[in-house]
Amino acid sequence: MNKPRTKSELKRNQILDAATVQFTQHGYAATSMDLIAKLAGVSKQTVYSHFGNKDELFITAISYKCELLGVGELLPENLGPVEPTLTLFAQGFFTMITSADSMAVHRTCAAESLAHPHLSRLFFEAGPLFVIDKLANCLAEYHRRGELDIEDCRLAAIQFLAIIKGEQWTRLEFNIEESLSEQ
Amino acid sequence: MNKPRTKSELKRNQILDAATVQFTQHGYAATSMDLIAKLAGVSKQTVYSHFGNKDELFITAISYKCELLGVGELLPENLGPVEPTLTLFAQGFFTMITSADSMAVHRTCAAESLAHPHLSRLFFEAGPLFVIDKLANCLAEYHRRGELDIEDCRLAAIQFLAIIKGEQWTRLEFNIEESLSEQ
DNA sequence: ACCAAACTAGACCGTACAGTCCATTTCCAT
DNA sequence: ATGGAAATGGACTGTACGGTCTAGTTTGGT
Repeated sequence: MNKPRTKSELKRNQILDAATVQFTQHGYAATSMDLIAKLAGVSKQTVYSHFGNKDELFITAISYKCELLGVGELLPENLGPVEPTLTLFAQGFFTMITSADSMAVHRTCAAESLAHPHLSRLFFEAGPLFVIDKLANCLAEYHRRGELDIEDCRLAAIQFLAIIKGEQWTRLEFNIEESLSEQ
Repeated sequence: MNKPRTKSELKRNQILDAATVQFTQHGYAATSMDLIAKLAGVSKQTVYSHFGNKDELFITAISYKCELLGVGELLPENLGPVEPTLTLFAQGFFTMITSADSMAVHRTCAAESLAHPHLSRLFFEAGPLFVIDKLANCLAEYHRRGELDIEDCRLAAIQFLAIIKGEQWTRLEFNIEESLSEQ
């Protein structure tokens, strides 16, 4: 969270926080502006003066959350030896995509992909696509070094990520299990 | 669709059809009972006399759709040679999970997994879990025959399916692309 | 100290929704 | 043909929502 300099920005952040929680938890349609205002400890009018309407607030809130969930630091700049690096990445990636926050945003974006295609595209590019590209570049680097022998790095990256996700992620998507432990 | 013997059963099916389309297309909250009644060409009262309330109709409609999407026939009873059998299965599986209907149901169930855990579990068991088990059994059979060497058939099945799904499915989930062609 | 901008509480509007009620008509099995 | 069950449509209730309006209060820069 950035520095809320003025009191107005503070209110704005409160609204954004409350909205993010509600939208990701209950979806777009089931979330009311009255509730957001109440949870943010703010009058409804203030909500509307910061964000013109429900749609705008929704998009801003989800985009904001997508930023927070950013997966930039999952792979180091200077790549070390292949196996431990990829193992560590796999663990980090799995932990991140199975986090409650990540799951909630994913669900919401998927559910609204028809009504808010712009938003779901945003999520897709900041999430899955971003990671695929990053990993593909990483694999290409290893290939250049001669440490891995891969013809299609992008395809390899996709398959690697798909395997990490595996079944557990789907279980969580459907709220079947609470938590996980082993590898 | 079974035989709608009496006129009453016919009405019931009309309602179910309309409800399925609306719920999968627009989600639970954004679908109104009035609209379902209108689209089914039926009075609202009739809807309520067939299905007590919105929740019941929702669950019945989605369950019904899950049945229709059933993936029972993807693998033959008598397994042929390994490679063509699995290739054919992979094609069929991919076609099925990327169908508009399947995507829509998946999205809806995932979105409602918090509000309707029973329903999402139902989908999970009738869909992903069912396919995993079936494929795992199939792989085990090949293993027994000595045609494949797999230690953990279940894990292998999960990874195989994950790879087939790949990135394209996620693109569709977020409504990024319209259709596909190649293999 | 002043003033404009921001915030507040709450009333308010129009709409839409889930669900009920009822009087009338249609269906179907006997 | 008849009687009971099912279907009809439309009016109705109560609630909730998105969004606006207003009149008064607080805030923050100068």
